[in-house]
Amino acid sequence: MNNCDQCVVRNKSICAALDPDELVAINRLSRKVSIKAGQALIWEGDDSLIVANVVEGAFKLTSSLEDGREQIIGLLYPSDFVGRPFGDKNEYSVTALADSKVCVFSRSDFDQFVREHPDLEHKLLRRTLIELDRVRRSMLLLGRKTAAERVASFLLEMSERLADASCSVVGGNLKLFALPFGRQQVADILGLTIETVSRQMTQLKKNDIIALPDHRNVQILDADRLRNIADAGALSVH
Amino acid sequence: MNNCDQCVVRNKSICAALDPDELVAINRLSRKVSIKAGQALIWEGDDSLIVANVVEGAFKLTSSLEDGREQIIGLLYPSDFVGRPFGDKNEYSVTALADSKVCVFSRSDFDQFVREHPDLEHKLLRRTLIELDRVRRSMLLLGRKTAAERVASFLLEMSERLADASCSVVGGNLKLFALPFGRQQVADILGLTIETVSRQMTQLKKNDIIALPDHRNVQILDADRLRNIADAGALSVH
DNA sequence: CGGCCCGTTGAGAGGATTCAAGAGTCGTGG
DNA sequence: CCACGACTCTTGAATCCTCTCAACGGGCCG
Repeated sequence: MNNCDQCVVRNKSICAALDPDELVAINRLSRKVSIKAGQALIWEGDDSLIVANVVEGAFKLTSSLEDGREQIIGLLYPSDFVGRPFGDKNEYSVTALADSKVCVFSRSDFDQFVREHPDLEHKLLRRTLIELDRVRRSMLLLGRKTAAERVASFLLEMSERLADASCSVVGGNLKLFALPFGRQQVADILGLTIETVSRQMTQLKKNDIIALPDHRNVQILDADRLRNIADAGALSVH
Repeated sequence: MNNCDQCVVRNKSICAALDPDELVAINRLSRKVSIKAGQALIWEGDDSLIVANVVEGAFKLTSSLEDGREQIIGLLYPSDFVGRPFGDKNEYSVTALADSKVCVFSRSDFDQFVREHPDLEHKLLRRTLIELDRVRRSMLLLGRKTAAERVASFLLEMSERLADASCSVVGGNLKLFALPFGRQQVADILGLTIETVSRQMTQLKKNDIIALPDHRNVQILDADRLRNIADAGALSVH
């Protein structure tokens, strides 16, 4: 049991569809759970017994092969919805990237509650459609883009997703942001090896397209050229 | 305007959620449209003005780069739903692979109708969730699998999807099926070139894992070994 | 200071692509 | 029914890109 009134993602999660009465009802179905960095919330192949809202932290959604090759197929941040409603298997693992908190429901409870609350189901549908668009976009990246294009696309997407405070330091468009994870995970997102990611980043740095104050921070110096590379790979060095 | 009663996908499409009265109502919103093979129904980047149900034929869903590289991000068959409800842009193209028929709605009409019919919205949600699972599975394929693994995975998936009549000819597990498209499109699905697909198919044939009566038909001779290759790539010859 | 983790860099190998040519298939028309 | 052309698929050789393996560098913490 929980207190939705004070929930930090109250207005951004799918729960925003609910009025106070309904909130009390769903309150009774949920419990807040803390997950340490590196710990899994859901395992690939397991029965789908729970769903959840991310309250705090970050998660990766992964699918892997027996020999250890891993592909990150999604990232989850506060207010995102986790799990597979209306299905009996989880086709992927969900693992905390940082110490996190989630608001957990039993899947059967949740499924039933959703069916009784069309507005909630509508929110869920919208989110699912957005996620589907996002995932499909990454199919083009994984299937057809070169390493240089993948890294450039990734940096642009991250800079947009993290487009909040810290930006526009000096004159104007100098976007600075901190990657919430290391090179290996970037590689797992882009379907590359860690070495290739590293080489591509260095390349971009050498061409003054980005700056790397440290390993986690990235500053986009020339967004136009970066966009050029992302969409065609044509790096026109003087 | 249309006649849903006689619709061949009446019971398999999302319309199955509707009772006779509702069917009359949605009837008024739809019109049946014929599309010739190769013709596009929706263009990548266009405003999302229509959605539809596939009634007959087949479609590919594609995303591409300016230089012509193309990735197939989905396939649609009769009873499948097409288009992007509750969003203003189509992020991909939809093109007929064969002469086809679709039942088209204006997106705004459809959006509104769906919101008024929770059962329909529920069907749509379920479909979207299933599609999301499918697309995520292919992210692992595109990001991490080798050419051999991709082709093997593809053949297994197609054999399951087309697992109907014609099967089990002789003793037992000899699955025979016809690919509904040519090598180039297989390549566009798997994120490979046509030559690589061809070479991998030949390789499988040489190892007596599949037979290729002609270019469109495939017969799986040794499903176990094919599954082995699909998941690990370890091809144990002789 | 030294070990550990993570990221970078280098050299070499391997796999997929590219470019080019040849083989097979299909439909058309003589 | 066969011949022809167009198109698709296959095969080959060379190139290119990414991966693999290995060593090095740098920051962080004990």
